[in-house]
Amino acid sequence: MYQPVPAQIDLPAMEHRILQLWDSESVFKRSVSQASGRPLWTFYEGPPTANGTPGAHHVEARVFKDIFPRYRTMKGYFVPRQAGWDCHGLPVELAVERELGFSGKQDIEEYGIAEFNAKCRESVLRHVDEFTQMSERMGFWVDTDAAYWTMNPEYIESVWWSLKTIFDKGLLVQDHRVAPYCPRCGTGLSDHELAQGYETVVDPSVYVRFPVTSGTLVERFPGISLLVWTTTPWTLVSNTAVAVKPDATYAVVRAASETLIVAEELIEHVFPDATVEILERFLGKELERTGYARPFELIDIPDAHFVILADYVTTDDGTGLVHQAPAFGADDLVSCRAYGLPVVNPIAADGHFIDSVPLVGGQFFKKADETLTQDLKDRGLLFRRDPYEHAYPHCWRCHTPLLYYAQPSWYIKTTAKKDELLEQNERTNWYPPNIKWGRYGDWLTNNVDWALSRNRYWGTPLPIWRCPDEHLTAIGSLTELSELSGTDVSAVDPHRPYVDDITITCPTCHQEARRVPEVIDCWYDSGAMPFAALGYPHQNVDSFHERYPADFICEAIDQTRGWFYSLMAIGTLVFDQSSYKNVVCLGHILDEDGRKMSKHLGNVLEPIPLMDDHGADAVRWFMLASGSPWQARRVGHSAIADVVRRTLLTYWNTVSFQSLYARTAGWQPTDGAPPIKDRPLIDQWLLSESHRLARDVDDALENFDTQRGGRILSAFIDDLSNWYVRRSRRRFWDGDPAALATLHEALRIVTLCMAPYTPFITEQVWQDLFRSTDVDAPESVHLASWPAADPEVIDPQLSEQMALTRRVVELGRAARASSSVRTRQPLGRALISAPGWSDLPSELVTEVAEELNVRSVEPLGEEAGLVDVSIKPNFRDLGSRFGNATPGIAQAISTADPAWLVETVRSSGMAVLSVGAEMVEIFAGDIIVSESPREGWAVSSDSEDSVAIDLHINDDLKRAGLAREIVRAIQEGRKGAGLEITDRINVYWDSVDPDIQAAFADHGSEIASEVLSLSLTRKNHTAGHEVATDLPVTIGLERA
RNA sequence: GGGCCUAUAGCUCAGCCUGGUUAGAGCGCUUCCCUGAUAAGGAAGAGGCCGAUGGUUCAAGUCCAUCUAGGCCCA
Repeated sequence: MYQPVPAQIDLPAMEHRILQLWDSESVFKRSVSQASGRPLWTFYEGPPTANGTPGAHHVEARVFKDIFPRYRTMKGYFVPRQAGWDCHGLPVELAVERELGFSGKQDIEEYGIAEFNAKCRESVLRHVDEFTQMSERMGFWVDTDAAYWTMNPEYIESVWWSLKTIFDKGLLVQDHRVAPYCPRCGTGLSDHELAQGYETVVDPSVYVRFPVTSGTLVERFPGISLLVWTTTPWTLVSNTAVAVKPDATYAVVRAASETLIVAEELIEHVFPDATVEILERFLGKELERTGYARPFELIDIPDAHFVILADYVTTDDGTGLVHQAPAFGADDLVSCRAYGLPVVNPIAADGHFIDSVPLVGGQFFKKADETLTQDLKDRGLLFRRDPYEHAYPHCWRCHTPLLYYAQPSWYIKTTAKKDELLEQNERTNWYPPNIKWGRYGDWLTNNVDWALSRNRYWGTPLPIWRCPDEHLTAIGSLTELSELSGTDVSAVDPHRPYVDDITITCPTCHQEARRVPEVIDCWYDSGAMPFAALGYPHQNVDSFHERYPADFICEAIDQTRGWFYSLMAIGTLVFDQSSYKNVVCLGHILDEDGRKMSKHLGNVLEPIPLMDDHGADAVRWFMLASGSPWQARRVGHSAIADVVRRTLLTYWNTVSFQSLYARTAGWQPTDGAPPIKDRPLIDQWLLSESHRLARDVDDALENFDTQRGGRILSAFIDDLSNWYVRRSRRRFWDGDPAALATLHEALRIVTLCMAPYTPFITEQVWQDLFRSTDVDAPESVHLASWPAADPEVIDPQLSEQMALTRRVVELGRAARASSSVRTRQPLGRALISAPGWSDLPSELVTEVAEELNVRSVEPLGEEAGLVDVSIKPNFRDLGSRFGNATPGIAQAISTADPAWLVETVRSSGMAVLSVGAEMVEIFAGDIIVSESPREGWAVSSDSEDSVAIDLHINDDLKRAGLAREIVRAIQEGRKGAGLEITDRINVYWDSVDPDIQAAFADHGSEIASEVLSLSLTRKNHTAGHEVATDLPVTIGLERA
């Protein structure tokens, strides 16, 4: 027997009970373990940074990370799901720094690296807990007991092994390069970190005169200056050279009595108002080695200050003469090196000018812009100064403006593997596909070497030891380290500072080697998870090879340059193969007004309260099926409440309905039912739709399209509830086994199909309807298999015919509504004109009659003499036959006599029209016919179908209508008296109205059986419950 | 400056791949209907130059080009 299913449900409360059920029955564990030995489907969990509290965007990604493994499990795959935590890195360090009130690396060093890292570890543990709670609450099934932690020694050892592998391939090198550098954090940043932190700022853009001091120009144009443009005045202190484009045209111009050199193309840009006289033109290369007086004489830069040539210079912006400070620009460094110019850097590692520099000593680099610009102005060197708005890189964590800074750093030479990376990308399926060639492909095409090292503390130490002779030794495990150090260090925490104390004997020269000071980019940690999560190759060698590469990963779009890249890059570098085959890339979540969610704006949706308000299922459904997952989406309470109302409650109500009437009838699913072919057509239709559902949702999820699957599911639920149940209510009241068995089966299929989307409500339904009635049923819906779609049951013709039936009903309802006759009033007949109507099975015609409350439904034939025929050309058909002659023929069809044309086509299969000089044959497919009655009918039509209803009411119909009114009033009375639907009653009535009396006389037994009355007695009875009615009748009822 | 995405009803979004003459849904609003699934359901109404321009085509919301605006990413 079914469990009773209340019509009202508190979804969040139900979900909490289901969570307990899953917990006590270990359902997740069993769903995985019962599949062991089946084909493997691999999912890699991208580890969230265990820093800060989880937000709505984490829910989004985790819903997608959950649905596909659940779906694949139902499809018979073994889908292990190992959780993971990204423990290292600047985010964690910064959070701890904030907690401790630190303002930089100096504070950390004084505090002690060991103590600081211990605090970082604590912070990680704290935040992981919050993620675990959220994941559980939302029904994200992932194995947190076996989680990988990037700070665990075994994990670090695996990372070391991979770095050693890369080192041995000659792809891990130290180099002196200009790289983005955060002066507050005191470390360089990789390109993908840089990508996170562009902010729009206004900087001064200055045009500065550099007086020419040598060459022929100064002889001919005394007082001539180079006009140089820069948006970073602070780098002018380090000016070393001026670069020009060798093949661009430059001009000597006279403006307002001074003589300047600028690129010809930029004259208008530089002198928008002034009249300018061009004195001479020449190519940039002629300026080479022209000497000039530098803007500041604050630091010593020997053998410098002349014009150099560089191809990267453009004449798009500025003056075409580019100031060179090789310590602060990657391009500058390359061009200046070519001329043997020195690299002089007056900025200390903390971003301040070193104290010994006059004028700006001790100032933060950005702050010096003001001082320096003023000084240039005072000395008459400043030509112009404009505010310049542009995107400038900032530290993605602490928002300090970055500087490009020449410093030694470790690089992975990913550029050497660029072709392999592009090829791996070719083999990867991206959802949505445009990412592959667009955003991600672009990024790979413009690949630069991976700046791997960080001058920080809480991270995987770079496993390279260096001796005084600069021999480098890469270490791949603690065992290896023990061997080379001569002591057993296998139990040592491989973090700083402990690992720093371990020295080894250099294998090359036998001197003492010490570890280099750097730790690595935490993106490398997470990208190493395919093997490091298993401790490969030190353990789990077989399972690693089985599980590599992943069938599926999923994150939001910000990971294109983050995890998606680090995974693919490391996989390609270490194993010559990317680590994933399919990747789902989600759009971002925005607030209701389309803004990013941020603490700053106060528009953050807290996941747990959100789920406790609406239920996790509603939030999940929203994420999976509302709008496009690839697109940025707005999420808010009303959108989620809508999911509850429209989808979840409709589904639930259908379940409740089934439970109510099956229990009332004492029906059991094991009772047996007539074979499908012997059931009413509407049952066959529902089963056909159910199997089609199983097939189509399967197809959608197979293609990672949760939105399409969701649309199909909602449409099915709507059909189920608002057509099948609506049309079949009476059969349920009567306990018809065919109806109960049909709805049981339909609910079984939709519950299974929906289980990966909304695991809670489907579990509740599974327990109430299926587990309780079948001892062999899996104990949880999530231990069940995907429903097999039987092609034999799917009947496309029946679907088509039911669609026509519903279309006609819709028109009929509109026709009725347009008249003043109430729907409860039965009417005599409806006439239908629609293509395919004549082939409609009589059972479906009956559905129409009942739904429209008419005695008979007949085809609208022209012989009735009350029909207007109109026709329209069918362009789709005509277009393919006649091409550019279509409009003329369409015109001829429109102006032909409709009655004649339709009659001719119907009787002889075609008609001939003259179009200009041509005779054209018109067939039935070329025209769209609509028929409608002329007078005295309620009519409604769309393009091809029309329904007309006879509004004439005779005495018979009138009494039937009254009987319906009476039934309705008594039912209302039953409800008002608080009776159960199965309670039997006695009814007493009295009336002086002859129509009412006639209604009781003609329809008495019908009324009695409708309202479960044992008797209908004509007497004024006031003892029972009085029934309220507008009719001229008094009615009372009492429980029998 | 480059790449990608988006632009359809007051709001949130389908439809565009594969072109067809009445462009849909939900929410909200107005009116009406139904009623033992009822805090549901149904019908009607108001509300659309489908971002702009040009092109291809017999025919463009749909295909192409250019532009505009917004977003994301990168320089």
